[in-house]
Amino acid sequence: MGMPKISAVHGKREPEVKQQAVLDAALDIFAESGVFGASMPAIAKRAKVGTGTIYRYFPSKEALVNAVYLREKLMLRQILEAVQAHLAPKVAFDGIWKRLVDYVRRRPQGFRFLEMQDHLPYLDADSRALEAEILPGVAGFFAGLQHEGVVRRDLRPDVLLALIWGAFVNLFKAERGGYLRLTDSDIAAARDATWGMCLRGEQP
Amino acid sequence: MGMPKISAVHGKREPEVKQQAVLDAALDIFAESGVFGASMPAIAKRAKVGTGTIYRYFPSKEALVNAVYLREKLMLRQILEAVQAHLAPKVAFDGIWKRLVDYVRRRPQGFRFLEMQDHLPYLDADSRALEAEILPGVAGFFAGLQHEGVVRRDLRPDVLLALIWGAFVNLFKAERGGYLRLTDSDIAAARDATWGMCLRGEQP
Amino acid sequence: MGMPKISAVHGKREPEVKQQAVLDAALDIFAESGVFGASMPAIAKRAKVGTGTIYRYFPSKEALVNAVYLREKLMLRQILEAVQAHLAPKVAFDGIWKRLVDYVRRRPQGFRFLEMQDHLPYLDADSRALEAEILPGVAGFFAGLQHEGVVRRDLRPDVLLALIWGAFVNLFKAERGGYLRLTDSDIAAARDATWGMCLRGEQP
Amino acid sequence: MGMPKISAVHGKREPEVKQQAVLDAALDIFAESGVFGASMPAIAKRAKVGTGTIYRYFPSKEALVNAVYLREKLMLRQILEAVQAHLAPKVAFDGIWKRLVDYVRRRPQGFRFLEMQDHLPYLDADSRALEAEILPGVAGFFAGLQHEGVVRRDLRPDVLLALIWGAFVNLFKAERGGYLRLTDSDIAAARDATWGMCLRGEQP
DNA sequence: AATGAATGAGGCTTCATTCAT
DNA sequence: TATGAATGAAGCCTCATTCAT
Repeated sequence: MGMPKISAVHGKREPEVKQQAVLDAALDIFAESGVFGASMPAIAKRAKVGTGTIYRYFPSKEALVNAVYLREKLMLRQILEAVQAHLAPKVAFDGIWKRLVDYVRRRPQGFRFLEMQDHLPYLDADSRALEAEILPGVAGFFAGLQHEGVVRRDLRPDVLLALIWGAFVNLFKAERGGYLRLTDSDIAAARDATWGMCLRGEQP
Repeated sequence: MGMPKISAVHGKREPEVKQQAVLDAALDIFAESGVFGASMPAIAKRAKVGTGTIYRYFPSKEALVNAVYLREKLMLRQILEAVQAHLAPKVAFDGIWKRLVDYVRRRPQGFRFLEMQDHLPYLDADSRALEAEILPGVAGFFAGLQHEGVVRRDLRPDVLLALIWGAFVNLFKAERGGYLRLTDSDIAAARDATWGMCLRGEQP
Repeated sequence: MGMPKISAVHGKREPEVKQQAVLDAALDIFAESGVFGASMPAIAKRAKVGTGTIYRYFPSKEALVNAVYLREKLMLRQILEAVQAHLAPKVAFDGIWKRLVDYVRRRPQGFRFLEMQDHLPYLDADSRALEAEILPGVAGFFAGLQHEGVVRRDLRPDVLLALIWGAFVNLFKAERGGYLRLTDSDIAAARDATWGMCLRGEQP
Repeated sequence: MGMPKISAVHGKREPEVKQQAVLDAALDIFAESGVFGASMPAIAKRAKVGTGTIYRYFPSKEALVNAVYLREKLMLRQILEAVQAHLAPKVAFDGIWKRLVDYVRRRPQGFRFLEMQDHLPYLDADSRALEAEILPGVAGFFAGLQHEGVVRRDLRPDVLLALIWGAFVNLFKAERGGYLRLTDSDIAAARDATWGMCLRGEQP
């Protein structure tokens, strides 16, 4: 008599499914109420699991925060690593920009979670390492463009990247905060203006 | 040479002294650990007062957060309101930039406190009103430059402002996070690149 | 002979057990130290639960006080509502008196809690409503006796009730305070004397 | 040059005056908010003295509560001791009753303070001793009347006294609580009914 | 002696974490 | 393995008391 599927018959979800449910619920609540404002029982309820179940997958709230953080940051890394450097510079730039905008639109909570800074006190060494690891990749793209003379050379690539990233993030943070409503053409214009930071500046 | 003794004669150290000590300590700890991570006893200890003393000056933690917030935000308003619009555009822009950099250098904790967003759940109506009141002033400066044809017109001033502000903030956030070391010439180059966002872009 | 095992099978000791333990412990400590003098940790300790457990059943100290109050006051209402008005007046009166004495003997802390007045600042609308609802019923009994000419008519029923109730309460308050030892015949005599307040007075 | 009156010129009140001011303020606030609800700074403010000044006259809040208690209880003792036993019994009873009513009307806060029970946890040995000492005096009056055959003999005097006192107190407590409005004739009728407790009961 | 600012112990409450079922 | 009731440490805040002026 075959029995390996009883648990499936009973409807028990696979462990990974529960783990994802917890991550999703945590992200939602972190984005809504902040990391400090999110209680473990509230996360459990949203994930439709018992409070104790969370601790089967994550040893502490800190670990859960870091897991959520890593998941989002890894998505960002994927996006940023996919630079198509063989294309024309502006086209490649527009490509990254578009992928980032897609991410913001598809995962608003993920973006908001990263944009809020209240997870910082929770981040462990691994998370900080990932944070530090992402930027160099993209910086290389700009370094290449500087070498080609497309991008202004008076700016180190990591500084330029900090400016671009800050501009991008704050654009959508302002939208979320209710200070802006962004149309598609606003976003396109913002993209072009941001690209303007890269160009050799002919100051009037 | 007689020092003015009035305050000494009066005895009772002026209350403002302790109040400022509390505000300073709170700012320090908020910047270090976030608003949620800062306990009132820890703030009191840093301020070298008893816990109860804080409540003589601020009726609650929320009130203290708002007081810290208003103090910093008013400094920012002063800086941003001092746009010298009669000067050549780039000179005026450089002026604001310089004043902002001075602020960041003089009050790194204040800047960090504002940049972290975990105070948002604490802000009261007054604080939100001030927040909403600051940006329009600066946006007007860019609107004027657009009118004069100096600044690109495909971007609403508030969108442009969001980009510039984000670039500026993230530049120093990256430095604080240890991702960058900024020399004066880095900062100057960043300033010029940021100005590049304002210019009509002739995309190559 | 099988004992019903349902509750044991169910495991999780019924929540009512802990809730009652908290109510009982709270009543004890309220009666001993007054409501203000009772700390939540002390109540938890007496109930042999963790402090936090109280808050699973009662959202605040105020709610706990009201729950204790309602439980006792409802017992009193049951007693007072059971007037057997069809009996001879003195027999009916003796009946209520006996039931009240039984209550005082069975639940001395409950009686003392109600007799102390320091719970008043905690009472919510529901509790006040119950308080206001109890007296009219008993007052009606005396009003009926006045109509029949059994009870003196120079006294409004609610005034008479206040006198009787005060006499009864203080009798046992004095015992609790150690000013009196009450035998059964003392209590019977007190009952008859109190009934004397109801009678037409022929003053010598 | 005479100088002993300088302090009077300066308007400084005599120490006793301040002490009385504190007692009066404390009584007011105790009666309004309960003993636990009264903070020492609030009492000081009402008394128009500095907080520290209270501690010059009373070593602690407990001591202050006891002082207030003793002052009121001593007034009550004066009233109750002034039984004019040589008069006709009912006239003597009416006399005490009237003096008590006068006290309630003249010092409503004092009466309310005593009637509220939240000072009990504060009372020290002296206060408890005074409490125990007052009643016997009045009990003697009733014992005499029993001996004369005026008052029912099936009741020990101290039990009778407990009933009378409870009736009296609750009459005015009910008024204060808003359950009753008392006219002069209500009070006279209540007095006569209470006297009815003393009479030999001929139960119908 | 008088003041009131300062103090810190202690109370109420929340919530991350544990554990019996 | 999953649950959620139970726990108690820790946070915010009050207020009796002290003490510098």
